[in-house]
Amino acid sequence: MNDQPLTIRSWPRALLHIDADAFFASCEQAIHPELRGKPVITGKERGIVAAASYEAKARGVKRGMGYVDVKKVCPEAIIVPSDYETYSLFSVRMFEILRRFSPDVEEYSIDEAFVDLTGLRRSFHCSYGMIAEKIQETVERELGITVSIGVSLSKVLAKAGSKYNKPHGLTIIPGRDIHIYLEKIPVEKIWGIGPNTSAFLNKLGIRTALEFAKTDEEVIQKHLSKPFQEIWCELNGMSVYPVAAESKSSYQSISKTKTFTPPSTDETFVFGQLSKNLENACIKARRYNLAATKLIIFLRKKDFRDIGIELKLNRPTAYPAELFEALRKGFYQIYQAGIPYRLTGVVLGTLRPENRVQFTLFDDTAKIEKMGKIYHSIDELSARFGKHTIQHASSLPTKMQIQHEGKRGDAAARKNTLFKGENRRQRLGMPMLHMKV
DNA sequence: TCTGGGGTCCTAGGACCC
DNA sequence: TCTGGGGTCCTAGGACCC
Repeated sequence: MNDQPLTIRSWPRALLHIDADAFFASCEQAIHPELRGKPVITGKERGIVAAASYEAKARGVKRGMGYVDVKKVCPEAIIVPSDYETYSLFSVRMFEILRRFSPDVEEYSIDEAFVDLTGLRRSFHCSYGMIAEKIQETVERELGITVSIGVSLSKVLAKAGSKYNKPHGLTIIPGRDIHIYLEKIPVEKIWGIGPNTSAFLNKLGIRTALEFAKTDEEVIQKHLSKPFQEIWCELNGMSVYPVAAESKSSYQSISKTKTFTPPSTDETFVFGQLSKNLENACIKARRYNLAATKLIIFLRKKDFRDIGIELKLNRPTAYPAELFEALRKGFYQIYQAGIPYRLTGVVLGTLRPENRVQFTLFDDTAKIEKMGKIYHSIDELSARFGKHTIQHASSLPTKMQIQHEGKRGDAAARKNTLFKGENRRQRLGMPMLHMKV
């Protein structure tokens, strides 16, 4: 049981949630005036809709839609590739604007933030609602995109507010009016309540956010786990989630996955994908100066069921060369010949700062230092000449696969030409470096 | 949203220890 | 050897989010 009471923060608080409207598409329209007022879609490179402008949404374009369907409902749609660097710049500028109003800004995602306004009425000589209006006006004027804002006593209520009226909405939910808003919101629309919990709540006869908030605390505590007890508090105006202003610069885990269609039974190809995942995850880990103590690898079958294995590492590391042996062994523990897989994934877990990594008595320190230097050089080369200038040989099959697109059945021929003279062990386990360029 | 990629946190249950 | 109580650590898996 859960005998620890939840901590309610001193209240009432004034928390703001800001959410950019159709963010990616809006950024495109802000930079390219000729796109304004038109149905704009981003995500060209992936073949499915990443974001759609409100003009496109009005014509029935939805996230994740394929372009064949897009053209059906909206033939005049303008489809552009996603430009994450530009969107990140807009994001940074939005957060900078928010910090002019309050130092307590939580960068929740690329297009969302929470701001703690508590106590700022004095310095701005106006109500919280008017501060929110100024924020909205400033972002829209300086960035040329529209945003929706919610202000209330807790993060969950503020988030419900920003969603309540979109786009370009501003919804203030004072304590005395909470019930008016919650009555109109289905419980599954509340932040943190997913399909599973809403199905369960429906069985208890709870359908709206208000019915959930009005449910006796004992009932909530008896049936639901901590995260949902917290949401219950927040919906009742009691703030339990603080605005986390420290910019997060680290990770608990780093994962890389790759889906391939159609699913493949080709062992070399599947392992190659996995190997590439590992390299990419390690690159990211090194960029943040992190080292993993745990390596999880998993494969997803055709039917979307996952099979995986977790491996403990002798020494925290972010060097693929040190991990390939484990990767290969783990792979053969979960891989079954003849079964088609549609995805491979690796997770580097229990990350710790690289400078805190300790050597044990048994480590070959000279070797490890040398490896560190090699990877340092690789990272520098990649920075100058592009990602994957240098790759491990075992990651290469994924490239071959791409070149051989269209004659995927020709695995035997591919092996013969590309891996002539190598045996399977070498192909899969070889920790040698291979220059691509 | 029958399924893309990257994350976080919580809980139950087993192993092990005193 | 058995019994009882209690703590800690780890793992697997669930649930949710953007």
